[in-house]
Amino acid sequence: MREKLEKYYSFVFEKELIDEIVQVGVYKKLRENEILVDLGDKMKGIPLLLEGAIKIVREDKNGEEILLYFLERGDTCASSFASAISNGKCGIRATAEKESEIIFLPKEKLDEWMLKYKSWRTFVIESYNIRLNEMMETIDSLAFMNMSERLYKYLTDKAQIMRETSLNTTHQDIAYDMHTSRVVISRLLKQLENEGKIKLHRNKIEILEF
Amino acid sequence: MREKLEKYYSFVFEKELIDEIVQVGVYKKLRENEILVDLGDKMKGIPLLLEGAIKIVREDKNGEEILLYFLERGDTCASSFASAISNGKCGIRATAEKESEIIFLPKEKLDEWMLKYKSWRTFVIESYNIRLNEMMETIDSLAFMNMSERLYKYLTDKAQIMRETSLNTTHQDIAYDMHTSRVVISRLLKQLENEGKIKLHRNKIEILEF
DNA sequence: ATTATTTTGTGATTATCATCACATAATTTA
DNA sequence: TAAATTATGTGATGATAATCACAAAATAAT
Repeated sequence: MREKLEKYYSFVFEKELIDEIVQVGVYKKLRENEILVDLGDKMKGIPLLLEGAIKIVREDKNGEEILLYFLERGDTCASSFASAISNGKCGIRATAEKESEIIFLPKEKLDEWMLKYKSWRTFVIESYNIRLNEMMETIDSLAFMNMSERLYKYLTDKAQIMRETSLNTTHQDIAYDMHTSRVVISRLLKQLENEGKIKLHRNKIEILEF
Repeated sequence: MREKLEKYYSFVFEKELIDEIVQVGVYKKLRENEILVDLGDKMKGIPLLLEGAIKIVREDKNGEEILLYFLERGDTCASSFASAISNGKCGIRATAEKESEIIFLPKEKLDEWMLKYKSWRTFVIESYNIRLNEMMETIDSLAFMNMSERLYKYLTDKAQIMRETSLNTTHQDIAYDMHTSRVVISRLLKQLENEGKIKLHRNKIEILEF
């Protein structure tokens, strides 16, 4: 745990803070598709992502979903932070897109560290900042792009987060993330394939052009 | 300035912090439609809203706009905060929807106060939290609602922020905010009027049902 | 090996929204 | 007051995406 923490966070946190994190943080390994945070959960702390990829989705009353963004190593969940600090509920669901490793930080420390470590303050603000920008990108996609453009962005973004050029996924899964129907996705994928940007297989999409 | 600050912020900030704000804050009055922050601006501080209403919009490369959310008294601009702290650029435009009053806080104090005042830390985190939730609501609207529902939500939200039951606006202005065309808005407004939810006048929309 | 299930492909139809073209009404300006 | 400008109303048409219905292919289960 210390090893990976130092690998990804030594340029972010002071040595003393890393020591404290090692002391109070709880290491956890997440299986693929394991739910880390669910709708309405009250957070008792926040997760630091060491390895893997986490999908953050929003769900409305009717159970319809839309992808907000992905987290990768070095990231934390800003929604959890707010929820942990204010004892409020979390309005999102976080699911491991692949096997992932996290460190869970207890909420008691969150404010304490704000006083002690400049690097922690910067990290928290930076995290919020990054998340706000991700949300703006999501809004941009929804407001300004058509389905085909959104789909292509989805594929390339996800490939980058997963650090692979092929995605193991079905058309239906993509449709859920993008809040549309499988038929629509299948047709647009076929179109992207004809344009030479991707290659389709069963349960797998190769991305040829980034 | 101190008077309004105490009126709206005495339950948020400690007395000592309010004293400091009075000392270093710069009071400014904004005319209707005055631009407070523009795309790509680097912020030298953050605004605290004392009175009025500020519209925050996102703009893409082609100059197309979409409304993100409104700020009202007691709010601050989280995007500015991040921009000020990290010396980065601001990805939004903030415009006064009506005559407004703000206090501009210099960025040098932002981190200093994090150390000194618990209430400031809470305020900053809370502000980010509120903004994240607003963005999620915007995403919900875009992803899950049709134009008519979005329009009605726009009208009632804006009326609440403006603290009035009538909005002085044109169909074209609404179309800009919602990133659609005037024709679409006109038709949907007429429909809402037929449903008895609003009453249309030239340059004015009365909201009959909230 | 046969059956069942999952995944993908595709035509047809409909609904929503975007866009064009132009009319009418209200208000301002000259 | 006449002309220009701004705001709104409305029919027609097209594009995009949603939905239904069903076929075919690949894989998993019995």
